[in-house]
Amino acid sequence: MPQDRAPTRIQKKNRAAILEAALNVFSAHGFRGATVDQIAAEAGLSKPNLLYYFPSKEAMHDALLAELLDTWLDPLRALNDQGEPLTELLAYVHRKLEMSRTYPRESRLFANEIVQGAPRIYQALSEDLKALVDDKVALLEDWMAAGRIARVHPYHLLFSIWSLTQHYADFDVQVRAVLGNEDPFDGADIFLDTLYRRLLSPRPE
Amino acid sequence: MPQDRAPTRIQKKNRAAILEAALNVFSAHGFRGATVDQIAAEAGLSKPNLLYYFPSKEAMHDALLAELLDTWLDPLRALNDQGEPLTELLAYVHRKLEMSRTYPRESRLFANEIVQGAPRIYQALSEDLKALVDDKVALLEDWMAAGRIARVHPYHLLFSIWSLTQHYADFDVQVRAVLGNEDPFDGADIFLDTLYRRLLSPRPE
DNA sequence: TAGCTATTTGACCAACTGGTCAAACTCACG
DNA sequence: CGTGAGTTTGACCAGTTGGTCAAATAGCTA
Repeated sequence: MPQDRAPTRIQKKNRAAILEAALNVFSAHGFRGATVDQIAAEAGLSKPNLLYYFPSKEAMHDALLAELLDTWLDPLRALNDQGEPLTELLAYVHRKLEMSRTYPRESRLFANEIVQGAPRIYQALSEDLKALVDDKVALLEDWMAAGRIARVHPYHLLFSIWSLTQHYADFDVQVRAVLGNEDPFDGADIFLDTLYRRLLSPRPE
Repeated sequence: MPQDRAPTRIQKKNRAAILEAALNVFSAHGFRGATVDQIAAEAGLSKPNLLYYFPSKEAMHDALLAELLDTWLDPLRALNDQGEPLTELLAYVHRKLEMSRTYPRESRLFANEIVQGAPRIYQALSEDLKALVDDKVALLEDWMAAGRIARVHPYHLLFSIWSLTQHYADFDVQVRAVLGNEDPFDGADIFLDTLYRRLLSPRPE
């Protein structure tokens, strides 16, 4: 594919269609389980045509992951050191749950990658993610030291938020198999609000 | 392979070696990402030899999943309706976390399967799992009605326990990338104890 | 509309993969 | 030690898969 030029109308449309299709297929079957043919069919294009826009299957996957990691960290970045601590944290939980509701495929793409040892994004985890987390943990520690939220292990607090919210996207089938007709997210929102209120409400020394 | 007879010494040894190797490979790469050759190498046997003991790659996977699902539900089965509610629940959380520590491969095998839509165990989820969960939810509701633990959505309470404990096995790489040297499970044990104590301690009406 | 660039695709390939099979080998036991 | 059952494997096969390529087609702009 020609480069160095601004993308044409057709390029924009087809790249977007391919990434959309790739997200469907990768998130449902994992990297190895997805085939280029499947993605091509889903995108309504021929296989050689996909490989005209992306040099390889891996390039499609990488493009998705790169775009994802950034979006995925946005809710944590938005944790505001000027806000009221408990309100900020509850808002963070809410945003994360909302992402699971709105972008379950992205969550599963990420889950697939991590469960299998993060072969393609380990570096981003131990650098970008760790840096951001360390930064926010410092804020949490300040809040705890000031008695504005209860004292708990700050890293595990963040892990718990990731785990509890992403569970509803990643384990969606299981949740629905158990719940039946009830919408999982409505109940989850209330439950998580209660949980973090009780865990974090400031308590007397 | 001959059947209808009691398994020979060699059969027992090799079947076990194959399942052990298969667990390694499937949990690390998913069903589709695993190859029979890989499992054979890991087990120290030839590929045709594997297929002498198991009729297909899928049969190995099925054997693992079938064995797993039962073990996986044991901690929940052990929730005792005669015990002290909060103690029982904290013990359940502890057992589940211990399983993540001791059997991370099993947890990841399960996670791989569920994230990809549970194609092979959906039925077991919506029958066996659901039945057990419904049963234990009734117990939780009794406890809540009697004011012996705080009132929360009982299904989401169970989801939260699964999610928080399995996270340490399934997202192990990510947790370690963020935590550095610290052992994840020690901190998790304390954190989860605190979390569920605060969430569930009976509160005045 | 001519001519250049961008796009599309049918045909193809080499590597890989799950699985087969007949022949060879090993073991338990009379 | 002989023998039949149990075990192992090299060679092989057919289907799938990621990726290539030259030729054909569509789009754009002078």
